[in-house]
Amino acid sequence: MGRKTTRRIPGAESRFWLVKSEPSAFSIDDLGKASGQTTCWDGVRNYQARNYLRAMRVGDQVLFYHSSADPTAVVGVAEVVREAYPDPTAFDPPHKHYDPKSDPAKPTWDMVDLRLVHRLVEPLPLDLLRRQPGLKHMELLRKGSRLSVQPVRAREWEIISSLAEQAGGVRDSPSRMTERRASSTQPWRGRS
DNA sequence: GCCAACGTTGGC
DNA sequence: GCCAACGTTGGC
Repeated sequence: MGRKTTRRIPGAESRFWLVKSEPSAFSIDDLGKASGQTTCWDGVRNYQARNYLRAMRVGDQVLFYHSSADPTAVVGVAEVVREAYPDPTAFDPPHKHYDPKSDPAKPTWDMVDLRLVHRLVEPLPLDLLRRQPGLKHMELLRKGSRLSVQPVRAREWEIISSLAEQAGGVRDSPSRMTERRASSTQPWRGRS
């Protein structure tokens, strides 16, 4: 039994995600300052994380998490504005994330484009998340977890949304406010 | 800075 | 295919 050809990636159908970034390398404020408040999410060199990048769809909502920070915390929300395409840094020898084994004709590593949706007024630190019973199965909170791109369950997204509201809500970026006002949806409430 | 947990590499 | 060695991640 068990053909391997179409092995399913658990969580790949998720419409909610979390990405980690060390703020010393790229912070949510860097994203806020980026052109169009959009960045390509390059440099992912882990197969599981890459598979999740490939499962992302335009409009998917993404928690932005600061790792190796003080405190480590969820600091905002971004959204997918372009689906997976080859990561050029893998073919750039001087680049830190150069991968000589990746064939340009059949790229191993992909990236997506993410745009800032909003920052949280108060970041949600890891220890606060750990105290939520409904979040105990989150990949982020699993002991030893190092995945830098991971799916988030709809229920977990809701819990984190309420925590964010309780903690002071969100800080919209000026360039997005008109667009937001014109829309009847509230992205931070989730889209389900 | 420490170190546990993890993913990858390569010898066999 | 096994597994020890190694490099990296990331919380503390």
